Amino acid sequence: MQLYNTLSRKKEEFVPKDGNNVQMYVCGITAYDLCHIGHARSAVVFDVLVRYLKFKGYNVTFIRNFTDVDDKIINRANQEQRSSKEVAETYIAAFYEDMDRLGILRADAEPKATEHIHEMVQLIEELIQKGNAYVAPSGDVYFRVRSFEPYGKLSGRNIEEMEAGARVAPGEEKQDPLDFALWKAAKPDEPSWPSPWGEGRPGWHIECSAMSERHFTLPLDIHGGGQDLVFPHHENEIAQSEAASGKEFARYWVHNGFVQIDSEKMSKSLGNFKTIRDILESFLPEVLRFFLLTKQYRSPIDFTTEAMEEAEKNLKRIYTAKQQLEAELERKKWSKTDLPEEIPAELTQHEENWIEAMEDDCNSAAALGHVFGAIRLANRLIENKSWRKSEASQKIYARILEDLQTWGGVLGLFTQKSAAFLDSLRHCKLKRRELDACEVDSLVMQRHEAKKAKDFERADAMRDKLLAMGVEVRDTPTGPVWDVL
RNA sequence: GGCGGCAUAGCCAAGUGGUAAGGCAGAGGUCUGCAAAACCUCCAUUCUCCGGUUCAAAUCCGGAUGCCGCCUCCA
Repeated sequence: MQLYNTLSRKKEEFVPKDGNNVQMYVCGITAYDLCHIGHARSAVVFDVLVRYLKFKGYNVTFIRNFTDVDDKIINRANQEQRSSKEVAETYIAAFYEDMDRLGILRADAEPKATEHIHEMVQLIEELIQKGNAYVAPSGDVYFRVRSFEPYGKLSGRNIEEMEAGARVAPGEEKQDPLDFALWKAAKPDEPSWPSPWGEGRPGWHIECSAMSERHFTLPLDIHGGGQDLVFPHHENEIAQSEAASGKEFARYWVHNGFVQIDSEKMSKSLGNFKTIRDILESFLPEVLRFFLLTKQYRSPIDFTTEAMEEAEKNLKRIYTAKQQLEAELERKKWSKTDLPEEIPAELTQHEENWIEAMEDDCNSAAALGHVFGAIRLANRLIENKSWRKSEASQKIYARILEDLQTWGGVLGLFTQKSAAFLDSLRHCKLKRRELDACEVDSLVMQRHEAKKAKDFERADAMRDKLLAMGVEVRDTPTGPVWDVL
């Protein structure tokens, strides 16, 4: 498959270093707050990449770390009068809860920074020995950026340009403004660990270098994260790992684009921060997941209520069709009517297109377009009186359901029982409109009675009333059904 | 200031050299007591603008305009 590599700035054919085995590392969260929709996108994007690589038959080992020691965690701990460890544990638990709801598969290893201090210290020592790092009088250790000649290769910067904007913050003892901290000397009331340079804690960047080397043999096949991590985080990881090991750090660098809220950057200062939980108050998790996959992963995606409602409609359409297909397959008697040859051929085309889309840099947006092709085909067969019951259609129905399972297995969608999904969707929408299901049922039945009595005027009036409430009634051979708009 | 990205119908969104996927909304039709759902048909001679390369460009090159991100912690 083709994967866009930030390092080369182009799509490249993905070929693992070691035959069928893929080593993939994605930067996880700093556990100091609830996850927001940006975390959700990153998680979903890389979850789909992992699932697709597995679908292709690769033996994927996927690692996603937790940063559980950091300035932000310490600040939060001070605010809340708790220990850093408690804060980190709280938000790691919240992370799992949110990610589970979104159907994110657990990584094969989920290392925490505090569990790998030893490896970090070793790596820092190695860098000092090789002259790539130095110990400042305070006990801070810094990476000497100018000692790593290719510095800037990932983010497309050069050292001279960066020098102009770089500053040394008060309290830092850098030899060069570009240098960054590998180890921070302990301050009072901060978590710290012993080291050859005194008590202290690791810098942020060294974690990922140390943990990926601990679990993998360099180079990694894929290293991922949000676009904002390209500089300085990933640039620094490269510097640390390549300076220390002399080996290439990662072969394919994959970065997901940002989520914007109403066309604006999401930030605490703008007050437009949306946590996953905020969103799941009003929408089903699968709807959020679907929404996040409606745009190519590298482009920014704009979160709006309208876009979420659209995703909801789309997903409902797929589940409704799935339910109808399942219902058709319950049929006992099938006719011998032939289908036109182009019907199975059309399905084959959708199947091929789906693969082609995913092969092209994991293009879930295009892939979803092809899912709708199959859905429309299904609806068309069911709609046609003579095709509907034919044995040839039966085969197509089963094949489309299988396709949905395959596609959904990769995208992490369409895997619920259709009735269960449609039911929870209805409840979700009732909640949004603050309606009561029993009350609606009662009104719907009253209308049904009026209709049976051929009192169409009253029945229509009741339907209008329901519609005004946001409830749509539909008459079927088995009685009325209703849904919330 | 430096680096990078984006600009496709009313809206969302695929498409990186061969003549514009898909979804939503909208119009007409089939169905229906009337509706709805579903299905069918229609809905961008054109891809921000101006030049250039090419037999051929939304796609490549140059320029303009607009929007956005990164350069400080950030998915």
